[in-house]
Amino acid sequence: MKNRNTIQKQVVLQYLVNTNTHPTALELYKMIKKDYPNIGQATVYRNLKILEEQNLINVILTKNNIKRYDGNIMYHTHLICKSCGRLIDIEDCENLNFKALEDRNQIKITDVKIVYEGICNECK
Amino acid sequence: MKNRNTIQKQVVLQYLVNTNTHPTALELYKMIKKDYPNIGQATVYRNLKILEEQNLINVILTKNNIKRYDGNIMYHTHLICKSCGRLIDIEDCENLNFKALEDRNQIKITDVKIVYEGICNECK
DNA sequence: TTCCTTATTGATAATAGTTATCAATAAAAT
DNA sequence: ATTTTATTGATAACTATTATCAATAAGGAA
Repeated sequence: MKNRNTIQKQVVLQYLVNTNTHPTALELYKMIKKDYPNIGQATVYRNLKILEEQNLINVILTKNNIKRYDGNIMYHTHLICKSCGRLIDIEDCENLNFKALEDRNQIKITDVKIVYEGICNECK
Repeated sequence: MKNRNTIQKQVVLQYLVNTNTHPTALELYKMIKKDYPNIGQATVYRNLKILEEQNLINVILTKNNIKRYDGNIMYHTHLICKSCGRLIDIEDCENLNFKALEDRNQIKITDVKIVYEGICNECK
């Protein structure tokens, strides 16, 4: 009976998948609020947390301790632009060699987050 | 006259360089407090922020929105162990090809943070 | 050294992102 | 239709970090 399929949960996921701006929880709440005025802020935070735990969405951590969310769970990396502050998707050129890292460090790797810092194509 | 060389600033950097546990600001404050009982919590937070801006220390962002600090500014990556929760240094096998990424995405890269998630060698 | 300017400190209040609480609601099994 | 209980929405609480400000001390000038 756990993990009920509420419309709120569906909406949070749907709105996140249909944007590429990597919104914060509050930004996403405001977007949804326009179409679903009754939705609560805590509900958005709660469902983002749940969706993340279920690996249905991605989280990117930023320096000001604000989480940004990404509905695209295909592996990719991000750039934080020091000029405009936006968080932007990067087209990767190669994948990391997990196997070599695991052997060398005697660890098990299940995931990796890569965030570049620099200047985006629009600001350059 | 800006950026005065206070003993508090020296101590914060020194204590951070001399540990490999990637402490939080609060943890570092408690460590320092034992030897310097008069130091203020805000002073530690403040100097960590300044030292980071001067690229004299590194910051690693964690999922619970707590910053962890690293006195080692040589390029290296980290693993967050899902079992013990510790943040551990990784011995890298190869470097990323910044040039290829910059050309492909029409961006300028100045820095990169890589955080692996998995199981550390002690927990494995 | 001594004086002077002002950046920095330490204590505390304020801020802000996120989580916990809880009565009301609604999903889904019976 | 009824029952159970996970989830919602409103709000309070929590917590990492930053801002405020009088007191202090770093570092330059005399």
